[in-house]
Amino acid sequence: MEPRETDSSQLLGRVFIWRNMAAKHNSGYEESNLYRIRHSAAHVMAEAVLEKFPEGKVAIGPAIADGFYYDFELPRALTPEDLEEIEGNMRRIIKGKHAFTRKELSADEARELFADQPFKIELIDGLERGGFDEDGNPTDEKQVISIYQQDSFVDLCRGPHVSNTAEINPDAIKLLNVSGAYWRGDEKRPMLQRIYGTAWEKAEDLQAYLWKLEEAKKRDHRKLGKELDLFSINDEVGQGLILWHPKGAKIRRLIEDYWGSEHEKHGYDFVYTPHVGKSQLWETSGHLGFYNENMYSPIEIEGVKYYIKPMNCPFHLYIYKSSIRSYRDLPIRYAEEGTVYRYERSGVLHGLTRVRGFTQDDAHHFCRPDQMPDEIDFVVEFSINILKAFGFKEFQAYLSTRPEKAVGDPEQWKAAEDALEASLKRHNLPYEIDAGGGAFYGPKIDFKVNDAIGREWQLTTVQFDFNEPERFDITYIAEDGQPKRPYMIHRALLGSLERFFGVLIEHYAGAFPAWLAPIQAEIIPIADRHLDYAQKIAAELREKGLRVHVDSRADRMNAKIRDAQRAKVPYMLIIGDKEMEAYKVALRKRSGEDLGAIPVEDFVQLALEEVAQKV
RNA sequence: GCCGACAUAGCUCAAUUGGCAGAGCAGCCGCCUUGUAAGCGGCAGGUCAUGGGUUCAAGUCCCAUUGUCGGCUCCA
Repeated sequence: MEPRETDSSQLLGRVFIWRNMAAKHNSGYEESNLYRIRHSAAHVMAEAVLEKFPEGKVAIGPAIADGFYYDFELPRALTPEDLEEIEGNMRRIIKGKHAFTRKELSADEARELFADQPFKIELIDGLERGGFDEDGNPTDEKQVISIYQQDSFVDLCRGPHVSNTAEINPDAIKLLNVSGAYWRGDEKRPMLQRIYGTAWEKAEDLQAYLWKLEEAKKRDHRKLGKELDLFSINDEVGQGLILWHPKGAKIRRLIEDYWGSEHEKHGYDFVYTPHVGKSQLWETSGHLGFYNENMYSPIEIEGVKYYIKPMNCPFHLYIYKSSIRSYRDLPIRYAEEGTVYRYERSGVLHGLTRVRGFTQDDAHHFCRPDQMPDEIDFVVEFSINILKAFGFKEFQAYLSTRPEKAVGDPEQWKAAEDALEASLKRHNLPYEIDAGGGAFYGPKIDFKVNDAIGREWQLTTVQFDFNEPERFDITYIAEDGQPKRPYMIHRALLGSLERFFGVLIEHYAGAFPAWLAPIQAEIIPIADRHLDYAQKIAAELREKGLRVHVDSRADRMNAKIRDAQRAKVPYMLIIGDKEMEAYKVALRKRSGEDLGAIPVEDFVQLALEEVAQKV
């Protein structure tokens, strides 16, 4: 799949995208004034960079979600001080009130103009051949070669731009960081320096955006994971391998319990499969052919090679194949929290969201062709309902259709794509179609959820598979007594427990709702003489199914409140003489709300209610 | 993997032009017995990521390795 231009805009992580990105596709971002401002700011930045490095080579500089970037080849690596200087010079250029002027010219004229800019020459050659725009993205339209000039800077550019640099607010721009980026995204091509910046119409918008970046930093699951003692990653263990600490593991178990009971209720059968399988298995599945570079090297025992599984499907296929299936048996839904290992390049690893060992909440559906639309509908609805329980309210769907190279009958593809799309429509989900973006073996829907501060995260994936049923030759006996090929759907709903946990930490900023909180109530005795009573209350609350802890340290009440507050425990129960006498607890919520002394049974009722409501 | 930055106590961070490795929090031991976000005192805690090198002297300078972070590419 061609990378979306906007996928490269991530400043704070790899798997989420800001809401604006979706807006870009949906609501004419490219026609907006803001887009022009950002694209123009990129040109102004390039001017400022060339001022400082006249021998520098410029590559491309588009507007992206929330900002812009420009790629350069420069004689040395840029420092943060350079960025400040460049940013200052941008303001000077902006204040010079230079007009942006457009001119069309022939390829030869353009080549002459950009004679000392090899990247531009390559783009011009591409434009002349057609099929690509000046950012190297495929296009159907025949390209006109145009240039834009402001002040001393001329760039090969399709536009559009603002008419004058004065339309860029000098108080609403900021350069954010510099990083490496391959020319045309190809690792075999030169590594360029990319400067990311952001630009807005008003200074307040910039401030709001910077605040959002700060907020995202505060919610970073790697930071919170350490502070709240949820998980760790250790060099000695290995990169991308997660150690779940007791509190993180508790949350995981709660997620798994909920996940399991919902699957139980909705017609899934649970299966367990091994962590390794013989090389023959992976040859049959095609993974050794298509996926080899992502697999861990094989282990050889008694002359037989075993691979650690990167996916669970082949095992589920053999469970299906273990007996003859009737059309009456279908649909069959096998679910497993299957732990897989994939070799990911060291540079891509990221906290919990990109790891080398992870547990997919995997399932495979086998159904008759006529059941397929219902099966899709079911999966879509089931997924959305489960995600909603975790506080996600907004979803985006991405439907990826048949690529050029694909296995399976085009008619089947069409039917599957139509079923996927129809289901999205029925459920009123906003979606985009990524034409040709499907895997070679089938079309898919990915769901992205919007978290509490509006970032998009990819979790759910529902994929059709026209390949493996064929490769493993699975069948069911149809009404006419003849074997037929079932349809197969892969789906991971939370994605992986690791990634989901990471997203959940950021979504809730570590303040898990009562039903997920590892400790729901911290009991805080004021003085030692209240300890026995505190233990008694704790036992009673545990009896009722609440997760409580008694802070029996010799510290002062204030210190205990502070610690419980920082641990983001939902309820603090303060116990002193008054409470002891009346069999009460003084309830403080982590919001800071002080509900005063209430009878123990009242607290139990309140807490159990909130747990049940998953708020 | 690639480009760049970084790596000091369990955590967050100091350490001047190369000159005896420090603080707060957490931990442990005491005292205090406490009413809604840190009570007081003491003790202990370090192969300055690892391995080389330069130097009378290296946390500090140089080289390599490992890891982390920001991106690129890829993805659950």
